[in-house]
Order: sequence, then structure tokens, then C-alpha cells
Amino acid sequence: MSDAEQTRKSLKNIALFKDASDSFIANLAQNARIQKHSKGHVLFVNQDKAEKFYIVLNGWIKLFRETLDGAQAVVDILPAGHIFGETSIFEDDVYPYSAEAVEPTEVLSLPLEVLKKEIEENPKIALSMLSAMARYRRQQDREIEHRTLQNAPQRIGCFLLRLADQKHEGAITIHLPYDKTLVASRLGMQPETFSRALSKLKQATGIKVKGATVELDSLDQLINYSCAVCSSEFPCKDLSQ
Amino acid sequence: MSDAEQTRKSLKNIALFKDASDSFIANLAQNARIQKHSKGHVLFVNQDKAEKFYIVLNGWIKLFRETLDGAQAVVDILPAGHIFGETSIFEDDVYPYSAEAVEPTEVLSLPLEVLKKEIEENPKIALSMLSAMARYRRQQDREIEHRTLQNAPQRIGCFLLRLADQKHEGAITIHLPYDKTLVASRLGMQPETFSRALSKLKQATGIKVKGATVELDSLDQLINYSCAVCSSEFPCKDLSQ
DNA sequence: CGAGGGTTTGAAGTGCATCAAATAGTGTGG
DNA sequence: CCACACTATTTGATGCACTTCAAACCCTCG
Repeated sequence: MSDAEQTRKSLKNIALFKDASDSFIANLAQNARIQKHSKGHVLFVNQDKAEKFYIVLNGWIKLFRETLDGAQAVVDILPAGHIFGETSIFEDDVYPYSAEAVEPTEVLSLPLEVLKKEIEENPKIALSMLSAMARYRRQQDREIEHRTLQNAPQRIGCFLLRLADQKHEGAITIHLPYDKTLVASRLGMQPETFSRALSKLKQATGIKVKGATVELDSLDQLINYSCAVCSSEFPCKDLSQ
Repeated sequence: MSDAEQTRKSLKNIALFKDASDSFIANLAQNARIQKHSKGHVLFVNQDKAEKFYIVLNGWIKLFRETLDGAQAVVDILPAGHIFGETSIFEDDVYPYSAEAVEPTEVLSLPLEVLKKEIEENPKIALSMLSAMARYRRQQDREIEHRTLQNAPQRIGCFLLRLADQKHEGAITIHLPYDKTLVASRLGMQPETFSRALSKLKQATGIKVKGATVELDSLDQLINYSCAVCSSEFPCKDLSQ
């Protein structure tokens, strides 16, 4: 697939652009650049002046904020097809977090200016953006709730459930999408805590863990364990995109 | 002041409506109802069908989510002039949290339908709403970071700083806006922890606490203590509205 | 095979929660 | 104005969850 084709296809798949006009997509595509980043590369840091937004083509991007003494809080970890940096339009044109490739990663880089203009002129896009923001907001509310009410093993169980096909019946195999260390930071805990909490979850629910794969006889094992301490009914919707 | 006057004035003061047309404000005002709620009254619960949004006229509204076993996570505590329930337009028309008056409280109740229509038809309002959502998003990101990186005394210090006039030089007196128990839940900790953490903060920074008032010789005491473990530079903007 | 990261395990410490009880503060009716 | 009831707040004692530091183990890949 040529770069131009890939660009157009990637843009079309973004929920934000589902009502976008072809001319807008074409305009974006024309200004798009594909960037390849190696593991550990930092695309931008918190408070940088924002001129681009991005779409992940493959690999993984970690969004995070960090303090002077180096402690970091992971905001999110994004797979292919996800967009980031787009909200800076409304935030003094600076990024509200830092972004780093945690794997060799390709991203599409696009000018915020073009998006900004379109949002101001095309109500449909503004509405799509509002939906996206509302969805993100719900996700964040849920995240805060989880950090407050769930303990480490329960948070892991909840994370696994969101990775699984939630309509699936019977036995399932789940693959962790990235390093356990990274999952730990995504869930706001230390790698050691993650390791121990996973053992506890294993013992409490009867799931089988082997390296990066997790096998369940049924989702109910996890649902009973994790969803009891959550205000959302299972299945909790995937709000990530 | 008559109810009609108060209604109009309250609407005009909402950031979301700063670019609203007079006819829209008039339309909203016509459909507005003032409700008085006593302490403890629950306006709606998480997942209720959403038909109204609200503006706090006086008193305090607690937004929260709770699990089956009664544990609750406080999302926010809103003073006069704040709006809530408005995002349900984009969320399947259900409320994403429960709302309770924590004091005798008056709210303005307004039909979501009218707002929804206006957002769809008036790009200016859609943009205002986007700004509001972006601001809220930043606030949530910060909240998650604080819960991850700050300990209890630091979170209290940060909370006090946000209550203070951040440009003020020299000595300041800060009044806690509501019950210490409520502040504790707002900060995601137990009342006992709050009490002990406040003592620790007092001892570490030299602030003076007497009931619900806190006296500082200067903001620097708190800034050094709390902002060291935060990714935002002081002064961190008030993002609440 | 050996180096280096990721992962697990152990031991010890810290922070917060929990349970229980004392104390302070507030509003009430007498 | 006082006594009482009730709630908010503080304090103490204890336990659990998570972190931290250290070391071992495992896996992968050159």
C-alpha cells in the first residue's frame, strides 16, 4: 500500500472524521507526513507548543505527564488507529501531556491548523469532536473511580476484561498488548505490585497465566471479581475510541 | 431579584453561553425552573435517563458514582455558577454520575433538548462546549496525576492553593468551602486520613489551622511542599469553570 | 554462550484504611 | 442561657496494600 493510500485509509477510519467531507480529508492527507519512531523516542513533551496532531499507524504510543523529579503518571497507551494531540486546539496551543513511542512506531503527523479551521467551519466535525470528548470524559471518570475503589488485582481483572471480546461465551485467550511493566504503569502501579497482584488474581479467579497470555474458562470469573466494585454494569463499553 | 431576572443573570454568567444569542437565552429561560433541595437530596442517579441539565444557584452539589456495595467515588463538588448534566447530550441521554445536594441548595433546571438543538444549529455554542470539555479534560488529567503522584498531605496543600487567590502576595486566610469530611472525599481519602494529613501538612509547612480556616504567611510554603510532585508549573490554572 | 532487559521473589518499610473511642462543635428545646 | 442530642472531627491502635530496595531468575537475541 502506498503512503498516500495508507494515509487516506487511516484518516477515514478515525471516528472523528466519519462525517468529514472528502475535500477535507484530501486537504489533511496532502499535509500529512508519515513518521517512523524507534522505541523510546519522545515525540513531544508536556507544554510544548502544539502544531501537529497524530494518528498511530502501528506500534504503541504512551501519553504521560511527569514531575521535575522524574516520577511519571501514564495518561494512556494508544494502539494503531488512535488519535492524539488533537485537543490542543482548545488548550492554548500546547500539549497537555508528553508522548513517547514504546515500540518501534509509525505515526501520521497532521497540522492542527487544518483541523482547527475545519472544526470552526464545519458543524458536523465540531459535533464529532464533541462526541469524542464526551467519550473520553467518561473514560477518565471511570479511570478515577477505578483508582479510588478498585485494588490492584481488581484493576488488572478489569483491564483484561476490556481487552477481551465482551460478548464471547466460554473459554478465551487474552494476549497482553505490551510489556507487563507498561501495563503496570498504565494501571498506576509498580511492576512488582503488578506481578504479585496478577498472582493473586490467578489464585482468586482460576485464570491461567503464561508469559503474556491469559486463559479463562469464562469471562464470569473476572466479572464477579472485578465488576463488583465498579459503578458500571458489565459489559462496560469500550470507550477508547 | 425576581426569579426571571435571576435566571437570566445566571445563564449569562455561564462560560458555555458567553457567545449565545439573546433569543437562545430567552428560550432557555422560558423553560427554566428553580428547584430548592434540602441537604442530602439526590437529584438524579448514575444512568438515569437525562432530560435536564442544571446550574447551581447557591449551595453545593456533589457529583459521584457508587458501587453496589455503597462505596462511592466523588467526581466533583460544585459551587454556585457551575453547570452539570449538560454532557449527557452525547452520552446516550443518561447521566454519567449521580448528583446530591450536600447543603440546602438551589439549582436552575433546564431542558437538555433545547441545548441539544442549539448546539447542533449554532457553531458558536458547539465551540464553547468544546472549550468547556477540553478544560474539563485537563482537569481530569490533572486529577488522575495527583492521585497517582501526590500523597495525602500534598493533595491537601494543592487543594488549598487552588482555593487561594494565586496572585496574592504575603499572608492569606483560606476558608474551607465545605465540611472536612466532604473535602476528604473530594480528595479521595478517608476523613481520619484527612485529619492526620492536615496535621502533617501543618507541621511540614508552618500553616495555621483553626476549624475551617487556614492561615498562611505566604503561598510559597504550600507551593514548595505540593507543587514539587506535580507536572504543572505553579500557578496551576483554575480549570473548574 | 553471554549480555541485557523484563519479570519474579523476598524482606522491610510506609501510607492509608479501618475500627473504636474520645473530644469538640452545633443546633435544639426547655 | 443551659443541658442534651447529634454530628463533625480528632486520636489511638492495628492491619492491609502497596512501595521500595535488593537479588535472583528467565528469556531473548546478538
